[in-house]
Amino acid sequence: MKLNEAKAQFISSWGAFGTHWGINRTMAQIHALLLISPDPITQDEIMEQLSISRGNVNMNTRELIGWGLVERVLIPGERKEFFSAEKDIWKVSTQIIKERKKRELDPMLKLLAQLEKIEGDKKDKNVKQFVDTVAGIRKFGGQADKVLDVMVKADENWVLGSLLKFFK
Amino acid sequence: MKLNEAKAQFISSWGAFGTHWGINRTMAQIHALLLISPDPITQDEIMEQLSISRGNVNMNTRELIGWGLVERVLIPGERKEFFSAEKDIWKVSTQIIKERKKRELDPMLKLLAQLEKIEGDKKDKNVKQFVDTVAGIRKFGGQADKVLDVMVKADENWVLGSLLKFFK
DNA sequence: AAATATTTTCAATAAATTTTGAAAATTCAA
DNA sequence: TTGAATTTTCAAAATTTATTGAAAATATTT
Repeated sequence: MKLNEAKAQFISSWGAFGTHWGINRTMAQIHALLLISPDPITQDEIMEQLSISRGNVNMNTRELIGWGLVERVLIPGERKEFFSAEKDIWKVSTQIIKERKKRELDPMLKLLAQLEKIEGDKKDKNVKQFVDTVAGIRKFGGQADKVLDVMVKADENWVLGSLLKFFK
Repeated sequence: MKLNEAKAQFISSWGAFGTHWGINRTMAQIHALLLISPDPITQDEIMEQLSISRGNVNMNTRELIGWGLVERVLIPGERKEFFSAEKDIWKVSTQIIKERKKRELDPMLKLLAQLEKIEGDKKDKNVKQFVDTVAGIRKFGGQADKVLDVMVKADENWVLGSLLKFFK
């Protein structure tokens, strides 16, 4: 297989993969393209390589920057802006985990805490099942929250860092 | 807060939550409804509670069954079919992990293994970055795969099971 | 076997999401 | 300050995905 064919396949399947994770196809494809580009590239290059419009590139690169996965790079002497992606997959993963935790898990746990305080007869099986389910999810979510925190903070902690290096 | 209000909130936000995880809104809502229903319920009850069509209920319950999260229950003397969801959140999670691993992670790792075998000059920085990126993702994914396997198999293994019980 | 209840299918429709592209805003150089 | 290059915005269009509902299929009862 030649590089160009392999690139196309990688970008395409990374895009499809992204859609299963609540990320839109194009955003994932731009990310893929940046991941395999040795040097920073411009909006125009992204447009050309992926055959998408300028507006589309602009919105999705901004979104990727918001996720902390991509950064703008200013190259001295160049008028255009360049984009570059974090290449260390461990960092990419912890960054995604951190963001999703903040955007999804934390608000969900907050809501569940509210819902658990429902008024009603605990002997009513409907009330009981509701409270049990909510409590169960909350407890589980709380644990997941802690585990993810450990992962995210691993790089800032020497002991954990050394431990987790086995997995890198 | 009253039970009905809390139920509505739970179902609604569980649905929204699901969309971030590649699950469609209605499927997640049906799942939520079943999670808080003490007894198995029929298609008609789901239709009524969520105000959705029969066809929609039918397709999404089938999908939930395919994910191993819901089962058909036959109640003696009843003509209609009833549906019931697994309530143990640990089991629900491992089941979802198992399915997603099978549907997404495994095929991705397989593809990456292919892409790593690209032909080309390793001194070309484009080739090098491509191979490095693919190898990095593959290595990371392989580790994730192992970790997830451990989680999924925990219930079948006494030592691990006891260990993980702390998290339940 | 016929009548009835229930479930399933799927083409048509509706809704949600993504993408475009051109105008507006911004940045930079002369 | 002007003009050219570049980026950003966002309403409209295109695309994708989800939902409906009625007809077909299946299952159950009499």
